[in-house]
Amino acid sequence: MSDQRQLTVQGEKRKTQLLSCAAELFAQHGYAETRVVDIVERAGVAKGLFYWYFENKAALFTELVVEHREQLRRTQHRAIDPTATPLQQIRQGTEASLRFMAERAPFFALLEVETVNRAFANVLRVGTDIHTNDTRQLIEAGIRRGAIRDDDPELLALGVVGAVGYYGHFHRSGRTTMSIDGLAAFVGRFVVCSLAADEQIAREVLSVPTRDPRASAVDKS
Amino acid sequence: MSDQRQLTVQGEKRKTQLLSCAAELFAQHGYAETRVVDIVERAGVAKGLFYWYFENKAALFTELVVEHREQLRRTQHRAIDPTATPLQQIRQGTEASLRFMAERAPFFALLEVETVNRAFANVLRVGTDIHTNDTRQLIEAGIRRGAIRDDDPELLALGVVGAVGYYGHFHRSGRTTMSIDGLAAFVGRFVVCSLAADEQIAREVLSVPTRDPRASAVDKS
DNA sequence: CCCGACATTGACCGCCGGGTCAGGTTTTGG
DNA sequence: CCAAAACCTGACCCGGCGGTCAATGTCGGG
Repeated sequence: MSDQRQLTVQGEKRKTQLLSCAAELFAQHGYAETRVVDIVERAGVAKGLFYWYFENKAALFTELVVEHREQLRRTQHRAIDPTATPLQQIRQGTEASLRFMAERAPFFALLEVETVNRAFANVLRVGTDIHTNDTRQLIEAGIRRGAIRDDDPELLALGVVGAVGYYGHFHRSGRTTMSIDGLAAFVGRFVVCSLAADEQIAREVLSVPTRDPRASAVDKS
Repeated sequence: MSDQRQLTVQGEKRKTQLLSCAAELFAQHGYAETRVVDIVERAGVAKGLFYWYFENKAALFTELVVEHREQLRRTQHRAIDPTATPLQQIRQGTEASLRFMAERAPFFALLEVETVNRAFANVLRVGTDIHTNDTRQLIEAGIRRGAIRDDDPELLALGVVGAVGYYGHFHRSGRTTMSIDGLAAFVGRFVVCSLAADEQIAREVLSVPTRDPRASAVDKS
């Protein structure tokens, strides 16, 4: 496929069709597990035609990603009230993003760990499931004693596990250059703030320094 | 490879060696992009030997995952002071996990979106970068007017973006069965609580209902 | 010293899937 | 009406890679 090619109406239609067939299949089976043949078969055309519209499989995928990214951004902007306070705007954007991503769930699922290879989905999930369970129990205890705000314990637990996961990710991917100790301390504060029942409790908890386990790993094995 | 095989000391050593060579290569190039040949070459042995120790490539990967999962869990438990309050324990576990994952960064990077296919790393990242930037600006404004607690704006922004991403993920993967509207509202609360400068402000912000953009998408395009 | 289990080798197989291409049909515009 | 460009076909090519296997080496115990 050459760089600039004049598409007729029918051409545009075909291309869109291939795009959406691919999106469905990607969502269903993942990127790697979807063959070009599958895409063209679903569209009911011959394999060669695929390369009339796309450089290759990767180029098609990229087009899909870019398109969704633009849509998400438009949705966010539409949901934000420009006269509201910053915190309110963040909240609006957050909720709108969640909804948008849920509507396009199959596509966004594509961009994830567990779609990498469905075969590993279970193994990978067990890890966070355990972590979530532990955390949920702690949260329930905290709610009972009034230290943690009274919200869905399961969801709050997912928040903690999630925070660990993505701050770790951001660190690995170089999105933040902060030292790991600084980052760990920050995330500690972050989860405490998001869970604490009131600011008095948050302040109390945060006033106690946390020890680095590596420094005192002499006790119980 | 048969199910139960008696490994000699040397055998154990070889197996461990293959495991760690694989881990390095996986971390460097991703799972799919690492061939069995690469692994055995790095270990300096013949290809056939790989199948003496492992059923196949996937089995090796699974072993790696399980091993790290167990280590992580042990580390968490070691870091937690059983006499502390639940909230304090969560904080301790959170910090310990962050540190542990940072130490094994290359491995944990493996389990991620962007390792799916390095070729797409850039395309995928642009989306969250934009979102993070927008959010950081809002947060800076919020800090200036005292509505958002005075912490690193960049990191706080990553927290918001992260929350959107992983709550969306948990929803897609069926980890929570809550309706999307309920979930969106929850996450809205979650980010407000994690950012608000004090509980008074949080309460104020949360007292205003957020509109569903889909219901009023008539105004500005 | 020799048998059997563990350990190791590397050539070989077979399939799968991305990408090509020579050729045919339809549409467009001059 | 006719060329050129767009559109479409399906057989074919080919490299890569997971996995096999028969042969050989090594070592410990009886």
